[in-house]
Amino acid sequence: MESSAQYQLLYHRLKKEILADVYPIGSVLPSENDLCAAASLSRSTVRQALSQLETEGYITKQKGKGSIVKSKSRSLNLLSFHGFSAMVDKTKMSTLSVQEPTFMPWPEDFPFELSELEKGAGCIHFARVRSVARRPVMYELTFVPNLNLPRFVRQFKLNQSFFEFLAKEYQLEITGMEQQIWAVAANSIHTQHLQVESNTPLLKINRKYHSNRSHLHLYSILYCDTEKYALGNTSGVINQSL
Amino acid sequence: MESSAQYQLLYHRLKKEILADVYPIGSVLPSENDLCAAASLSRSTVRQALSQLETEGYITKQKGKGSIVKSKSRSLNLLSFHGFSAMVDKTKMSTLSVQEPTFMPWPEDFPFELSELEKGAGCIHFARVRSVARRPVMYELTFVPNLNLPRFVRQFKLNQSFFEFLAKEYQLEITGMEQQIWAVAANSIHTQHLQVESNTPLLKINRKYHSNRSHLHLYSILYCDTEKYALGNTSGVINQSL
DNA sequence: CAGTGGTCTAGACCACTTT
DNA sequence: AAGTGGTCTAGACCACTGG
Repeated sequence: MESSAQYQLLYHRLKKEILADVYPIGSVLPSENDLCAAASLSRSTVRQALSQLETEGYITKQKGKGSIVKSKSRSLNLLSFHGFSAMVDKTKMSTLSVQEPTFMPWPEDFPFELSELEKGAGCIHFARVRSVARRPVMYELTFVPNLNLPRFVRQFKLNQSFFEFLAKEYQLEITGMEQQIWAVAANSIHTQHLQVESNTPLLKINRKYHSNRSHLHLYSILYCDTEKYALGNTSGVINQSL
Repeated sequence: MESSAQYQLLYHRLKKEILADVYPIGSVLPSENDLCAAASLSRSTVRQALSQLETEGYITKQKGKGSIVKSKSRSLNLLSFHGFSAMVDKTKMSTLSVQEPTFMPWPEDFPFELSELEKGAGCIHFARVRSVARRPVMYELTFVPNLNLPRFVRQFKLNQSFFEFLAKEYQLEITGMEQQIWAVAANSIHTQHLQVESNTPLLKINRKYHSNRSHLHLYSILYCDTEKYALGNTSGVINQSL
């Protein structure tokens, strides 16, 4: 099933251990020599595994120090909320359920193309409103094909991280994404959920997520009020060595 | 100046040759063994150089075939225009100059923080309107600090690619970017350049580009009419092996 | 100073593609 | 069969960080 290359096995093991807080964020992985000895591998092979973790954003390496855990999820350069001066304090974010997860057929006017497999399976749909400092900023509709995700409807709680839930419950990892972005005028649905005036300019984002299950995609439609908080991201290597 | 590691030297040489069409898009680089022999390097070192070209999106590798040139610029996951069904035909894109490159002090209300070095240097500013199928879709204001970019004002032609000009003329490469995105209502300036009604929702994007000159940044402010063409991008590895 | 990651070598065997 | 990239080993020396 999985690639049986030694560096891939080590990569997956370390990633799992990072996810499971064996190595929490900020901690240092065992040194390359220790990993070599423990796994009976050459240093090149160990470095190949660490290199993959590094390019995917899980760790950073520092000469003389070690490999430091940076993040618990692949850095995908997703847009996220930023204040005008600093990043929004995560403790001030809250989530409101608008539609609990339910089984349904795909909407007639679904904006993404679906495979026959996805069409036949129907979908699980839920919707949330995200707020920052009690001000609603994002209305999010998510659609997941009903394909081998047992207990999803019962177990997923809307106030948790969707991606972390998928990783823990199904070992499902988001590996990539396509998105399209528009500026649109708020209609009656948006005015209600985002508490804005009619015709307020909103950011509309359609997203198709790709995962490590090659035929399983997730879909989201986002509406964002950017009056107080812009959406921002960073891509590429911003801090180069020298 | 440059890193003197052998793999970095080879990486830079190959990148320059790709840029200069020594290896055009679609062509195959010399095999790893040939590169080893030509540069008197071990295969690991050659592979490290190729690996960097690969993760930056210049080449793809295929077992049994070789290293195939994919792109002439680092893939930065920039947002670009997409039609509703297919990518916009590049032959239908045109550029209109609104403001020719000129020296000026930084605007009072410049939305990015500037270093003392940048402040003192003043800036070069130009503005363009991009059209797709003769319909204006983007109004773009660009600001470049006046730091060691000789002949810029005289030589840069607004209808060429800004990034390719910088690479050819100054060996300046864009390595990363930060951006913030809003939905805003069109004001009188936008209605004029983008030929839209007042208060039409527009995408506003502020961008700060980072380059291989560690203290040189470029700045752009974009206003996009997304009524006909959305902005889209792709990030992460969409097509995994298997 | 000992330990870390960064760079590099000279081999080896494998799976895949093309001729 | 010959050539390609994919994986892997067992060394080596270096520059950097810490006590």
